[in-house]
Amino acid sequence: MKAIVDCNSFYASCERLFKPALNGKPVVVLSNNDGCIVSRTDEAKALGIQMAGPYYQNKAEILKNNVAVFSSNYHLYGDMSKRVMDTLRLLAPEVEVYSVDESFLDLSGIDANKLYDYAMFVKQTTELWTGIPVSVGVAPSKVLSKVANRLAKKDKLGTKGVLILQTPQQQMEALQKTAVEDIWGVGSAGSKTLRMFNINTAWDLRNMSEAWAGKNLGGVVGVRLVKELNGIPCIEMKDPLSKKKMIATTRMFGRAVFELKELKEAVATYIARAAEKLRRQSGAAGAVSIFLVSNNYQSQDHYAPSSRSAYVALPSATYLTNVLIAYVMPLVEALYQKGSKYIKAGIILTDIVPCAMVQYNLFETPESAASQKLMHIIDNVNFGMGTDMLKFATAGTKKNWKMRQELRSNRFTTKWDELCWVK
DNA sequence: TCTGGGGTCCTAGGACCC
DNA sequence: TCTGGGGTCCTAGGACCC
Repeated sequence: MKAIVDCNSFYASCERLFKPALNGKPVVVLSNNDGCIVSRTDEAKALGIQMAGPYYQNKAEILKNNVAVFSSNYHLYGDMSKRVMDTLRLLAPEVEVYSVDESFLDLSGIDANKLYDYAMFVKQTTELWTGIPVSVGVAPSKVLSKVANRLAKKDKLGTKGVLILQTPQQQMEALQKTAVEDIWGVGSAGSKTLRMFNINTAWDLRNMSEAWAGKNLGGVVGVRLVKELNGIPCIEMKDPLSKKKMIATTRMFGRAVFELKELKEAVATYIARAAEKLRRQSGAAGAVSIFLVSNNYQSQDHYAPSSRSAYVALPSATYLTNVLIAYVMPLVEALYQKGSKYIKAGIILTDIVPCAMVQYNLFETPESAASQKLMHIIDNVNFGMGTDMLKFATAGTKKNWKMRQELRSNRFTTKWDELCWVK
């Protein structure tokens, strides 16, 4: 059996943790640049505030109902996430961190009669140790455990936040209550197809043949989905040591950017951030892509950004920020069009290899000891003293283009000068 | 005026090989 | 009038996830 432990309204719950007065009150958290709503408590959902809805469109409703609003505070959420995952790793034999607020647990070793008690113990311990409320779904496959989790979360009173789908009867009832749109792995395209065939619930889909799914639901992906719904596990636990194959840093600007200099500053800053992530997994990138997004249309409802991108394959893979910057700056210059109004930029590191395995060519020398040491120092200082304490000059110092975060709470758990005071 | 950011996996089709 | 049969590798783009 597998379990999925999912934090309830994770970002909003983190905010509430340090402002207990908000318990029982509606809270929402915004995406970068205060653009969209990305986390809502139950009270906010009840007001009809939609997930991923633009903030400015919901502003009236938010003001009217006295909803607490926060900009995203990734220092806080990252640290709280780590605490939740560390807790789970102490409680379960095998943990796969699936996202910032969810983990799969492998429960193969747990006695079938004790699954409920065990899941409840995991839930209560996590909540006690971290203060973050979670829901637990347990079933033979990952897809079914997600079904269980969703129902546990929806009906908190009925399930007490824990639902086990063990018997065929339990599975049938749960699948009948689940619309095809709500199945993990069925998106907008898939659900449209399914509805067209008059397949409306997860139970309907479970009863389709694998051959049908293979033909109509995206080949092997569809076959796997039907199997998983039937309780036949096909999506295995992922190796916790596996590394990322791609590392991206992309951002909307806080305000439109017109100057090449500022564009280069932004891109250099993103490269520094991505290279940091790269070094954290002891990797080296063999290629970099960059893209610039402009929006030159003035008309109001004409949100039609256009994107230009470029790619450079490096002579040998590297994790040195300065080397990456040097290769990418000419690309920014080549893509830049004077007069364009830039709203976003991003860089993507690909062809990532473990840095111990970098293949140098005849004319390249391995990263010098001095450069390696420099990266080490930069990472250590920035980690200990705060992001961007040390950086390359290309990244600029003013950062007028930086994203808006007007409503960010304190980094209560990661900054000495922002700690929570208890009187 | 204002619509996020970071990933994975799969497929189709082209280029190329013998 | 007639023009093989397999493979592999790469890339772009779609779909999906949180």
